[in-house]
Amino acid sequence: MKIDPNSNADLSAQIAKSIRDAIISGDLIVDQRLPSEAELSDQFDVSRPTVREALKRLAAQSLIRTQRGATGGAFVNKLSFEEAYPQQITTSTLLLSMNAVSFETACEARYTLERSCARLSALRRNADHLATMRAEIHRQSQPGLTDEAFCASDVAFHRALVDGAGNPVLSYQLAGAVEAMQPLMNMITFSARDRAKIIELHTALADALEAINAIGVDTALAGLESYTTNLAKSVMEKRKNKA
Amino acid sequence: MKIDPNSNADLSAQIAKSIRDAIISGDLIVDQRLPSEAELSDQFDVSRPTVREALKRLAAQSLIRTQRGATGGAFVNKLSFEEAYPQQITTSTLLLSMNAVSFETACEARYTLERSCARLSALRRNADHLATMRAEIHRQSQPGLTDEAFCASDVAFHRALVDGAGNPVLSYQLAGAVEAMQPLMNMITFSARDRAKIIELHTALADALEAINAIGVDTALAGLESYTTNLAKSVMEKRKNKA
DNA sequence: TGCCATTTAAATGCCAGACAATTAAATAAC
DNA sequence: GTTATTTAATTGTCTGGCATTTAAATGGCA
Repeated sequence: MKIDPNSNADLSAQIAKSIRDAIISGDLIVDQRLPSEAELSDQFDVSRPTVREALKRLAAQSLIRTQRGATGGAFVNKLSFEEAYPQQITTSTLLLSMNAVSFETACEARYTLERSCARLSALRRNADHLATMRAEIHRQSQPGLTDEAFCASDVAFHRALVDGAGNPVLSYQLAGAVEAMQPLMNMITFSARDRAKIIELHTALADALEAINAIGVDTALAGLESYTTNLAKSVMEKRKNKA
Repeated sequence: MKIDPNSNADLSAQIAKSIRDAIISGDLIVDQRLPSEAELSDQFDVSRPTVREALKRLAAQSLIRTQRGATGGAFVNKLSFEEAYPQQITTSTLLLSMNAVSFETACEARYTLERSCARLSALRRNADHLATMRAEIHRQSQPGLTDEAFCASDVAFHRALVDGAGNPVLSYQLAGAVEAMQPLMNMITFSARDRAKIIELHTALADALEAINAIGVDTALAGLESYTTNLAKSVMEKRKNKA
């Protein structure tokens, strides 16, 4: 392997890309051990610190893991959905906060994606999914609940709905959209009245899901979306008037 | 800032996490300059190489960018959708290839998500989106087209459909699902007859979109999904019999 | 004063060499 | 044969240094 020292990219970035490409193309397979840092620095004709910087880049993307010791080294990591979730959520959260995405746009995306799972979830959800949703509804109706806890429960409720579709790819994609919304949702503090309305809609949703009524689920989600959007609009309006 | 040297995590990982958290929480804002590597190594009480490894981790996630020279340094990067796309696609691709996700599961997720955009796209698509889709259909009907080029055109066609919804968050989420499918789609080589059928469905889709007919778009997408799934099934069957 | 060339300083990029810590395998002791 | 010890390989970290890049400060000149 050779690296172009005249490129304007960092050596460590080039090396990381080279190894990343090898992983994507299948030249390096899961659990395969990469050459040691010393060997890599020989192969790429760079120093060990530079190789290490490249490896850290890959580790940051969960593409490799490292082990110390005699039989240690860097190994191609099997990227699991569980591992990918937090990264997906972090990225989505930062995208929303850094790009001044309007609440409406984010909300629309979230509910559009979620409604797309409704049909599948109505068909496939099992007792566990329903139980989780009922439990979260119950939690949401507790009086002393903080806004943060209410929102967290809301996320858990919707995650159960999405997971009910029984498609890990869908769950993964939705996780970013749903969880990344939470900071935005936290900006809207819910009054007891609002909470009651949301719980009502959640209950309708769970009922429809239990009855394998895809249209009912869709209707409930549409109701949630319009309610949330309007709520946000009025909160923004009030803040504007105050200022 | 202080780091626990007794933690089992790498120092560079801890430092990266510390800075990442500061970015996520808003303590560090976009375009803000981080302390120099020398200053950071003082603050965290570690050596410069260790700080550098931490910064490379953050750079790999596009959270920072670095500049050389007198006024250089590491700056908090404004994560753009354009920048996030390729990472999202890479991650999705690896997730599919490393977790033995069945073609059916991936296909279902892809079309489920895509159909969720159909309604919005029918309402909001502009002339550009339609023109792109028509152009891609035309390209797909060219005789000498390789399978790879056909699939790439397919991706471009569907991207235009999704972008038609005019919601960047949706487009971002869908990019992973649609593009990550391409390697799997490439495994199904299309005969001329299959291509004709796909082009027919694409045309129906574009027609429905032009007519602001959301139901028609949904029907066409459902048709595409079942056709693709059946095609994959028969291809797999043939391969099995051969072996 | 105003403009251009030069110097300087600050910062990242990269390297060499070393030592510490960890881990599994080889070896030795019993 | 089992346990304790040694050894070797590997990553983790540090020190110190030099190269390169870049903007600002400086100086020369008209």
